[in-house]
Amino acid sequence: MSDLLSGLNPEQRRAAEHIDGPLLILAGAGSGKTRVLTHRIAWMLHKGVDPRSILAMTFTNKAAAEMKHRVAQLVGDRAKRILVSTFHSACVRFLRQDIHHLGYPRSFNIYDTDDQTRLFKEIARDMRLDSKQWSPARLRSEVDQAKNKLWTPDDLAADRSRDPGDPVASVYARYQAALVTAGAVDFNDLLGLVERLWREHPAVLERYQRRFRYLMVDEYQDTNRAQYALIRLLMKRPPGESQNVAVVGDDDQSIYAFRGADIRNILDFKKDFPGATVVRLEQNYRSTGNILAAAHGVVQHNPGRMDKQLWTAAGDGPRVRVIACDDEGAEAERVVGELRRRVQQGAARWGDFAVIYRTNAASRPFENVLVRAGVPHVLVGARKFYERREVRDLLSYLKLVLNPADELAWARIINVPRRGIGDKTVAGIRELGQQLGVPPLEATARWAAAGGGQARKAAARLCEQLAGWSEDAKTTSPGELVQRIAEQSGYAAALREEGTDEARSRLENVEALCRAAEEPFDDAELFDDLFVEAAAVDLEDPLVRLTLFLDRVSLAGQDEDLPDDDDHGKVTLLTAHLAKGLEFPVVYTVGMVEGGFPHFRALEREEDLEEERRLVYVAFTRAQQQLVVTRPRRRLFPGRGYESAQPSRFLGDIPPQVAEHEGSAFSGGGYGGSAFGGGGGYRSPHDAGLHARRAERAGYRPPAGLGGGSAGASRRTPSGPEGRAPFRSAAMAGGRGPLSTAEPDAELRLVTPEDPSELQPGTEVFHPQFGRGTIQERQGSPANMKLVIHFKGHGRKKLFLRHAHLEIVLP
DNA sequence: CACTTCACATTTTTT
DNA sequence: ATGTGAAGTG
Repeated sequence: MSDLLSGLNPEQRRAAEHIDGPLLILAGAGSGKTRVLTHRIAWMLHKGVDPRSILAMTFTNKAAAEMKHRVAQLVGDRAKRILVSTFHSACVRFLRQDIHHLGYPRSFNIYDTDDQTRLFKEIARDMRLDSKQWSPARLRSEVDQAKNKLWTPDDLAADRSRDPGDPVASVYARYQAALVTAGAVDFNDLLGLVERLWREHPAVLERYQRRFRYLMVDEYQDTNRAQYALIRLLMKRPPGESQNVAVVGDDDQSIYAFRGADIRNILDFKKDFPGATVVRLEQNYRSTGNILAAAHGVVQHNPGRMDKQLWTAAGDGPRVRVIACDDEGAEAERVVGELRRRVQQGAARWGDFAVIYRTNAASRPFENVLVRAGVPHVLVGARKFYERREVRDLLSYLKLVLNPADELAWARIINVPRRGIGDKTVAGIRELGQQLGVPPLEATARWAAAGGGQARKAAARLCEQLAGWSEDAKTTSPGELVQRIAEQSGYAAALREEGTDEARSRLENVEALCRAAEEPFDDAELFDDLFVEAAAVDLEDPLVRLTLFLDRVSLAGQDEDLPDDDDHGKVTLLTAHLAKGLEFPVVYTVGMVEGGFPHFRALEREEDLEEERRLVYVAFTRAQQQLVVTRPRRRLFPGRGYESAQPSRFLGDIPPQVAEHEGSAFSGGGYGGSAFGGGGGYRSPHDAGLHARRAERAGYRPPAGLGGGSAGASRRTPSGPEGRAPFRSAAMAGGRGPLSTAEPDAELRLVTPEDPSELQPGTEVFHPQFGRGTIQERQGSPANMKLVIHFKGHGRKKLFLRHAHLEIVLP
């Protein structure tokens, strides 16, 4: 029993032992937070707490899975009875149980960001809004921000800080009405509707309060007001009864304000839950001292912190290296070169390294170099399986089967695959539906029945099929149903007919989707148990399985991307946001320039800069043994050429005694590398843009060769008259021999294709991403040529000549 | 009226 | 690079 807590330090132990009453655990980076949480749960069970009365909320699916796993290691099967879940998944379950109290069908569909955007687009079109000023993305963002605060359209309309003519409130109202009509909820509704449910139906709330006596919230600094409200409601207790809520967080790692996280939640915890115990975990078990000093140096400038100072028993470790490179390409070459050297020396394995950047776009140069060098790597969170078009198409079929009122799902598949029902017809049917006051699917059926044209016949068939699938769904397993829909709808056939490499890969994804749909729900016991009307839920019921599958898919994030074989032996590339919670022996934080990190959108408001600082803190503290920070002296802006780049202000916050500089890290600005006038030091991107536009009008194009020999190879201007490098030996980049480890002794000489006729089947070419390949087929006119190329290790690809930066390989 | 081809803009971070 | 919007074709 006492060995449950014996491995904890005194502070950790104090946190784990505290069961009754509010508890705030301020857990610095790497301070053993998960360990404390899991041991605390184990301790609670040991003390006789019923596992079913524990609710643990996390933000990501991955964190939830991790916690479940680690609790199970400690307490075995009893862990299955604890509800460990993300806020959003938990709310879906609550709503599937109780949403009918709010007038929604229990078969509601969940709209993700993409669905939302489509809906806003429709609304903006209906309202004739200026699409420049009110882009769908902007509308979505504004409405989301309101929902994060639990604002209704009326609240938004009453907001006096908005301009008088501002349409957002009425857009919000229409949007919400459309959701209700479609029987759909968006991500924020998942939280907001549970809040409303609990607030308006005390009897329902009481049921949940009775069930969940102990609440734990991870990453509390990232909660928004809606989540905060849920916590308050669930933990509301009569005076004298203890509120058993334990929250864990680190105000220095609050990096989600942009999606509504409210740092006040953690700062005010002691006020909100009187009598709260506060425990600080300040001993860091992850990083060496110099790394912590660098991270602290940056974040300590933020006012209003709950001043924590991490310490480590691990010693100082090597100094933090700060490296300046010529440009982004050189930065990537430099970093990858180091990795290769260290791996070749046997000093490290690929999996030891992470490259962390501010924006996804910043990954590109690194990816290029890694691919060319044949280094195994993972790009985290790049493209998500469930966001692929074919997957979304088929999911829309499923959604429509479950909920025929879903008009977005309808709009998505009404003419996919092609049925000869074009935009005009679709608009007509939608109109008809509105006149009749029926959902578009119903309108389609009526329209189809009213005549005998080609399109009407196809539509009639689709309606019949959908009705059939709805029947099938009651008896057929989800995977089989997907399969059946793909076949019978003609979706699969259309892809097969296309015959391209892309279509084949889409077909594979369809198959993968079928398999994913077939996977059993791993949480069966809990599920049964959570639902109050447990008798009504049969996990063998195909309809239930289908619903659960769609829920899982709808809430799947980056971490639920399809199984990676083993990412363990690979270099990891990811954003600072995605890096939170992870750790790596060696971390390269790259692109540390003003406008990059801090991001230029965050330069104006003080609170945004504070968040950038926390983001740096998060990035730095991922490193266990060594931290390397790099920056380009100049940056390439698309269409603008190079601009000199000032070192990030955060570099100056790293205490000098823990850092060592290479490439004269602080001489930046003096480089004079700007393509336009140079020497002017840092200019705001806005100014730079003006310069560039003026220059363009004057017929000026930035010289293509600015990147210099090694770095420019994969990114030089494609094929403008000035951009054409007649000859180039990319393989000798950096003078360290061929970059491609796949073909160690291949002496490549590369030539950009001067003339499309040079590209004949059999010709060997080089592609910056896929490496070497052989042309198999030419398609299309010379002006718009498509090439089918077989790449080693990547298979057949169909590429547009003008987009693929191809080079011819000379023997 | 549907579909293809060409041009254009566009990327901060994400449950 | 990808997706949406305009013009042209069948």
